[in-house]
Amino acid sequence: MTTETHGSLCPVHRAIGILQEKWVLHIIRSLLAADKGFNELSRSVGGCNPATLAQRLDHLERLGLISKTVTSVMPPRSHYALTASGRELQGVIDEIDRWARANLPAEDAADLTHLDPARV
Amino acid sequence: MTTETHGSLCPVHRAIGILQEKWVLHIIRSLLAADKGFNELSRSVGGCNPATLAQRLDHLERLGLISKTVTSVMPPRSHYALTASGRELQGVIDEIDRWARANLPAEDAADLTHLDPARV
DNA sequence: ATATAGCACTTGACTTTGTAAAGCACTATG
DNA sequence: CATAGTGCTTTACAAAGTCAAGTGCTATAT
Repeated sequence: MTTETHGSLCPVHRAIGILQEKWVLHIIRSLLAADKGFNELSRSVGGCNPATLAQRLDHLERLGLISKTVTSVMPPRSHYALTASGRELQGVIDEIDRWARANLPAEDAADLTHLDPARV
Repeated sequence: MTTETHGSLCPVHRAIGILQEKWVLHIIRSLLAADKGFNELSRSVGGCNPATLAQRLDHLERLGLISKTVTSVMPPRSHYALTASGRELQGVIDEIDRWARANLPAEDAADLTHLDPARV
């Protein structure tokens, strides 16, 4: 098999590569709701540490999905927003939302992977 | 700590938690196209090593998204297929596909993160 | 006036996750 | 009877993510 069917030549494959990175979908979802500053976004996303968040934001900016604006350098103030491309991910989030409501109704013992042992 | 707004009580948040695991979307996409055996799936997904794949399949099975059937134990033969829940992710994949075609047209130097050095 | 909290991050040590390579038990094919 | 294929598992290692702390500065509270 010479010509590989799943390489980075396939847009879907590349998209999955982008969206599957940890925290990315959470970040997009949060910014779809409203633009935010770094710490505000961090709180909204919940659980992502600043190092990872910074890295992810940088990556997403380089991909053209979000835009960063520095409003003030010394009382530091940044502003993160989705670009047009980023905003188009609304459809993806909506579909995940739809699927989730239809298939993950209650917070049962469905997923056992990251449950707090104290609750099991 | 009061009532957290983004915990596992939110279905979307949980869904993202599931789908963002490395290789999961690739696996789903591959199985949406057709049921497969372990190695065939491995090849189709492309790049996921057996240890991770096995772990992911186990997890997805436990979540009720895929079903595993062992056809023969000793000339080993397994069969992986999506469940009804899993198949409903078609919509999510379709949306990613739509987004990708509209926003990641050519395979430019847009994403530099995981490019095969040999191709750059 | 001074202490405290907040912003946007960075740094370094550590843990978790993922990967590569090899191997196992076995069959079917050349 | 050697080779390739099935479905994995094991071990050792690399990469990714996390925790805790810190930096430099301001704005508000005390």
